[in-house]
Amino acid sequence: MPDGLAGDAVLSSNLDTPGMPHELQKAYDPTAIEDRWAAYWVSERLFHVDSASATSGAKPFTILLPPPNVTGRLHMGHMLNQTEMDILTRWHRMCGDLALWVPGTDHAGIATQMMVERQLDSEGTSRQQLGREAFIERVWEWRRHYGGAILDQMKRLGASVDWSREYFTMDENLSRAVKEAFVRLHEQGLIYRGAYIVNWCPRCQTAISDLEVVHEEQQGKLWEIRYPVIGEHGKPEPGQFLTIATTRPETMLGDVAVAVNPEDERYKHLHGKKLRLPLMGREIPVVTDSWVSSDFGTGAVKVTPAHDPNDFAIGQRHGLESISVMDDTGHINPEGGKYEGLDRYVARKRILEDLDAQGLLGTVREHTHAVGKCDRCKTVVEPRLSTQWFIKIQPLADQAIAAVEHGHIKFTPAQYAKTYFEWMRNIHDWCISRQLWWGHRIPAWHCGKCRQITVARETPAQCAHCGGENITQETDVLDTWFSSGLLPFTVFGWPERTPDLDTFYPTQLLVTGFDILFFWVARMIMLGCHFMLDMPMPDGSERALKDAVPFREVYIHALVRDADRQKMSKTKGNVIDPIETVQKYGTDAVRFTLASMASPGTDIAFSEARTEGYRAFANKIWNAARFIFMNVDRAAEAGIKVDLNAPAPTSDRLEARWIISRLNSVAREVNAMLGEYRFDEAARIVYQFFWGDFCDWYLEIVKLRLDFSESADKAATRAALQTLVATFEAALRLLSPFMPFITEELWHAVYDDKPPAKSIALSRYPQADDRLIDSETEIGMAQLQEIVVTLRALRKDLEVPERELAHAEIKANAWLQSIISPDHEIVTKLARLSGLEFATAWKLSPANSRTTASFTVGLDYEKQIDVAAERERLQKKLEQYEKQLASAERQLNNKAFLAKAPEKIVAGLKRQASETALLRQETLDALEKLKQLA
RNA sequence: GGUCGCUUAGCUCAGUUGGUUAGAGCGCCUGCUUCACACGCAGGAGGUCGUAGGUUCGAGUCCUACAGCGACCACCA
Repeated sequence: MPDGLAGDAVLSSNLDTPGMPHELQKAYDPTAIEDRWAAYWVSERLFHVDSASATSGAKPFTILLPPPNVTGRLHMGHMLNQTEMDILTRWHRMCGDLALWVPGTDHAGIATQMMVERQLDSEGTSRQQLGREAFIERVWEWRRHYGGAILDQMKRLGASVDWSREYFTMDENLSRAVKEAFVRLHEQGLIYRGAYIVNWCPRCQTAISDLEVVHEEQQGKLWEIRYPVIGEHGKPEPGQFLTIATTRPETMLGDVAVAVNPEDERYKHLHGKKLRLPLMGREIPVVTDSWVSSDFGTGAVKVTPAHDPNDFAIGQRHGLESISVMDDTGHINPEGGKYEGLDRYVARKRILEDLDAQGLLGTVREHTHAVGKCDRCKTVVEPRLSTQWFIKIQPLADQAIAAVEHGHIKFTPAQYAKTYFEWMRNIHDWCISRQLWWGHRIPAWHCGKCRQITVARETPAQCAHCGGENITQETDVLDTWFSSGLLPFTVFGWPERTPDLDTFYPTQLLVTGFDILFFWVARMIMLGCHFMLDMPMPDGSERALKDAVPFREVYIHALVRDADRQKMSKTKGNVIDPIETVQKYGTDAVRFTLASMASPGTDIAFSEARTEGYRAFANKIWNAARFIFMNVDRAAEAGIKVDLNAPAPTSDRLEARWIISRLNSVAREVNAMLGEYRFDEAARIVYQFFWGDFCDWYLEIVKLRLDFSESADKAATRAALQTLVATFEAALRLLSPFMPFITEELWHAVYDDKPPAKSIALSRYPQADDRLIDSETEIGMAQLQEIVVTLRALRKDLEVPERELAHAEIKANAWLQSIISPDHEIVTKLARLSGLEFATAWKLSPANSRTTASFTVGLDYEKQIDVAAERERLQKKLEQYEKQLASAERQLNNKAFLAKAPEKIVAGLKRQASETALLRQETLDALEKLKQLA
């Protein structure tokens, strides 16, 4: 018996209990069942696994939930992500793997701090008034109240995660691991602290990393400013200027030089000269630097090392001073002289006015350029000299590149590996310090005496350098992505070597959107490879890079857009709330929508019309169940019981052999597609199987066999019913990863609420048994279907009333006849015939007949047919056949084609040509007869 | 500025290494209260695969150019 049909337990013997659990409501109502099962899965801890279970030999399938921000609300992107992960996790679990899906939330430094600050603001207070400690306590309080929202939503969606492992990135154990990681990197010389140009958000008042800056094209201005040249005697030479161009004139307050390209002929006479910085009055040198391009602006660039990364580099090369002219809030500081206290944009305006007044303002040009904004609050970022902590990224990046290059990590779709390499190869050191309060505080202590820094795992009693006891902890916290980058191993107990770590690391798969490819995925790869390389393997041997990676595969999914392909955003007001949609259509329908649209590489335009269709699908499943249960109950009354544990019902019936063959073919395809993350294909295949094969054909045919009358062959009825129930049960398992709720409900009902396992999720996924895939039966059935469809079409053309039965004749080859004969009642029933006769000579008129490549069928029905319309139809057919024939013959007469094309193609084309020729002849004959008729 | 992707039926999308007559869902048209389902059943219409070249016996599929759309990366003031 194939797994596809294997029931692990007896179908309950209580089926004669009059219909109790089998009594399903007429229409499927997801709200009536989903909450119940969602709660059941959680309370029964069905998806809990531990490392001890690994000894059973099951292969671990570990997957880490990309932790949503603790402040987050579930959106469609989450739901897509979670649906994909859940399908895969459920599938692996049902395939017998040790499937572990670990959930958690991210403390999300800036986002959470902003949220609580807003709250404080509405209460008329602020974090500064509260003080650091009280503020942090307040954030924790916020988290206790609201932090679980997104995971509660996730529970409602039925995600089969191990809730006993739920983590929060600020948990004690994870915080300890973060500290450990920081200290180790520091010991290894991979963390340094220093004053460099960083991206500063004046609103958040913290440094942010390059990645947190989003560039936006903006229409701005390029101002030219004339800097007076100082002559021999220390005085400006009248009429002598060096004109620079800038987009940020306010930074001129901090200028320390003007740079020109050494090759630039226009300025060679100024090399070594000094300039008078307007408004500030100090003398600044003209320096030469090959970085300056002569063809941009005026070819002369003001040098402000404290406010621009390029200028900073120039400053370093030329030993220039750096003058910071702005404070943390983007206001001019005392270095800005009379502009002190002004907001940067107010200062800009004032400065331009003053320059203009002095006649030093040159041409002003429109200039489109990319402006960096804070990813979080969209404030224009100020590049600014600031003392921060950095990770020396190159050594980590090298290893992370190697891991992907050597195939230790596989990307799906593969093109994302390119994007990854592109970024990794152009990476800059990572600024990991943030001037926030909410986050992992950097484990470094400043000495009040010698000013040196002590980095330590525990609060040190004294300075490691001078022994001074007046030490205070660094106030900065770490970038949130630093801690989340460690998660693949810290959630399993790192830095300890735990059984969990031995069992579940590396995780198998990461499922995520490309938007956090660099933020998170790349960082996990770098940090995972770096830290886990030092962790011995479970058997104690040394770990190689291939086993140090945080995951073996990365599946990058699409972005969910609205039905008009617009990005969903709060400001556009086009955000589709998954929970609302779920309440409207049911979780299963929404999940199925997402899965069926999740084809790799393209964004998903989420459309409710589609979800409506999948709710109809769920309703279809529901009603198939009602039909089956109704018959099981009728059978019980007739003393017929089905036993899912009995050997496979061997039936000679065409439809039985066919549906079992189809089930196995489909199981094979679905398993293959899920293995390739083709959720769309997998969903399409099960949908088509259930609706198309199972309901439209098999159920209709099986109705013929469900004869419960006294005179009936009980064994045959029993066999038919058994195949029906067993196939349905297997189909439920096949569908279960996609639609966990409805399949759970119906699966329990199939077993009369005495199922062999606590959940369908713990049953086995159907696996194909090749011996049961019978292609001859499948082809035969396809032929039979074609006969039925042709007859139905004919009925329609002849306008046979729906209720009326018609007599049919058929002409077919011996093989097809042998297929149909024993089961011709199938045709009779489905095509609503009073009888089907195998004809030797064809007597029916062409208007009453249809010919295909393998058979001719006709209806013995009198109707005044429209000869003209019929002739037109045949004429159209004829044209089509002739075109096809011509094309086929052209190819078959082509010597090059015959010589080069594979035999299979040539043979196929020959067969097609002869079939088409036959059809053409039949059509010609029919037209001829029609002429006589007229 | 660099990189990558997309363009197939009215709409949303499939189409595996080039191979015989390009598919699905929704929508549309026609008929049907057929005792599981009108969230249904049955039948049907609808596509010169963005444009122009090229490679090939053969191109929706590979190459080039162009057009349109989109995304990501970026320290030219």
